Amino acid sequence: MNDVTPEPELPHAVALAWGVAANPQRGPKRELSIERIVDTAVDIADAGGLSAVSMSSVAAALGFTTMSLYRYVTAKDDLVMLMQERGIGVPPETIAEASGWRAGLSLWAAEQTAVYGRHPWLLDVPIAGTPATPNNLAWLDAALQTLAGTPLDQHERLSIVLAVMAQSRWEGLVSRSYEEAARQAGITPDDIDARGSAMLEQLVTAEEFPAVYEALHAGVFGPAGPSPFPFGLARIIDGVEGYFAGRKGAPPEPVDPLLDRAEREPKVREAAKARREAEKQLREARKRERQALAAARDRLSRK
Amino acid sequence: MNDVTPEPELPHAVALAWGVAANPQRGPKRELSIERIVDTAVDIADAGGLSAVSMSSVAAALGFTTMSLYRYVTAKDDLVMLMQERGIGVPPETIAEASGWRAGLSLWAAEQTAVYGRHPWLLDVPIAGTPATPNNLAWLDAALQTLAGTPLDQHERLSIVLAVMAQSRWEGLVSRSYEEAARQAGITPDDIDARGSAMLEQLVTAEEFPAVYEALHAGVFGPAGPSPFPFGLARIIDGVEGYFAGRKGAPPEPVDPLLDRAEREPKVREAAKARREAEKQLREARKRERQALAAARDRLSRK
DNA sequence: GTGAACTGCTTAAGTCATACACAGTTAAGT
DNA sequence: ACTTAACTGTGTATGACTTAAGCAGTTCAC
Repeated sequence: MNDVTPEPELPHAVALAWGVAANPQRGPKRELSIERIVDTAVDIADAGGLSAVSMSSVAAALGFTTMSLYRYVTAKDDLVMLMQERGIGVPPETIAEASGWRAGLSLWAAEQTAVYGRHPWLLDVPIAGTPATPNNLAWLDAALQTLAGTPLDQHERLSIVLAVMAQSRWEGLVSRSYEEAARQAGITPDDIDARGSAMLEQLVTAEEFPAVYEALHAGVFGPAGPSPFPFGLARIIDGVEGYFAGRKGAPPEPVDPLLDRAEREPKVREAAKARREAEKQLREARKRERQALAAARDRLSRK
Repeated sequence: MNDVTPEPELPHAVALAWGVAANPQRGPKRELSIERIVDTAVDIADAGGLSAVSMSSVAAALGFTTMSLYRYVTAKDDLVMLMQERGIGVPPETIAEASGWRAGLSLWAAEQTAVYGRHPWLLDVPIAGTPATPNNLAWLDAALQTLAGTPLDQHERLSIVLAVMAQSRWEGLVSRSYEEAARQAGITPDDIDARGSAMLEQLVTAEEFPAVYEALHAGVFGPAGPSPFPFGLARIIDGVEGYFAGRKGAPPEPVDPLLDRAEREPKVREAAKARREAEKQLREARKRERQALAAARDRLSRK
């Protein structure tokens, strides 16, 4: 009977995001629109964070009553989801134009971080399952596209994209917390570094946290240091390159049942055994090196 | 005059976490304690998420009035910070005992993710500048420790640790959103995958999102796939290894001038040379293993 | 033209953090 | 021993929040 229902019923916010939500036919002409509501909500969030977005603040900014918004959105969660979709926007085409997957993926990450810089409140929007809205899918598509020419299988590609997402998000989160702290104290982010560093010096002893102590006194937490994030991303990309550079022409065979059997071949088992032996040798060499280094250091310090 | 003030004044919650907050001398005996308050708050969060933690819910669970908690905590933010400190706990010693930095760092990440599995609400605690509480510093220290034997400088080490943090956190976040969605719909996480996959199939066209389309029809978003996270982490670790394997003898410039001189000692140089030789052997063993595996696979497939 | 569907609005219920004033309790200072 | 200042847990109150329910008025389908 109800042929209207398109398919297994999309969540209302998803339907709105795709513009396929049922529009009312009868009744008075609508004075508001979802677009206007989401736009003003985004403006408020840009100015005062996600916590400044309340149904009443949005309604007031539009000159309507709070409850009128519920004629357009079933719950505040819907609004927040639509805000996220609008805030993240469309990925720039420059990503697709980048030469090579390294540059493409780096640019993707940089652009993603830049979005978090423009709309820091995006980081407060709770993650709700698979992203199923157009802009979110466009970002995902852009990221996967950069890996299109590589000999990675689809699972591996998604893994890498998720890893890079993690980095962008984390960078956005940490950067925001710095800027937030600086703004709240009325000082520059550099001063925040200096202050945090001073606080740590007060708390961190060489006995309790030796590694942090060492890093602290190397000035790592101090001001004016280089951003720690690009280095990490570069290592990911290196790791990906090394991964498929190692298997040169070898076709990417993901869930290969043959691989399983191949691993049981005598020659392969022999090679694996040799590799494990080499690993052991390396571990021991490293240990010896550490010991020699520690002994030398000790000797020098006692002089 | 006021010699009591220890230093540039720690935030109240930090002082509480270190147990150095000023204890009141006069007045009636305290019936509650910060420990009991934090413990019950953690229990509530474990059961119902961070949103279930309100000053009144905690107070009610303890059999006290809401406002009594404010005699122990200046604001709810303090309580949440202390909850985070308690929830993250102490890193297990197995991390320090792991053989080699690869294993150590992987284990650190796995343990961190496990903590997020036990206390998912930790992911909702807002990040507030440099972590300055004992347990958080202990985790940071454990991570930096794993890299102690590597030729990375302190900045690079922190970069890597931040990158790995990003991965754990992201894995925790994504996993939680799956489990949450599954619990809310009353089905298994696998069914959530199936449902999400079905929804995407309804929305993703080959024209608009070619890369997502391809991944989707390779079954990447479907149920029963392998976790995408270990692969990404492994690539980071590969990237780190490749990074300092590449700059061979180039001495890392540590803070310690003694270490610098110690590295020039003949015995240490000899050990380093042996270690490099072992690394070379391992690389070759790995290469032979890959070749043997590829050959065996080839033979099997041609049958 | 009638009725169902829809509009935006008002009121109200329930939750939340927390400021403030209160009476009772303890220890320091005299 | 007595005063006083510090501190306890409590009750009340305020302003903010989401959203359910009911309102009179408006528009389209039949």
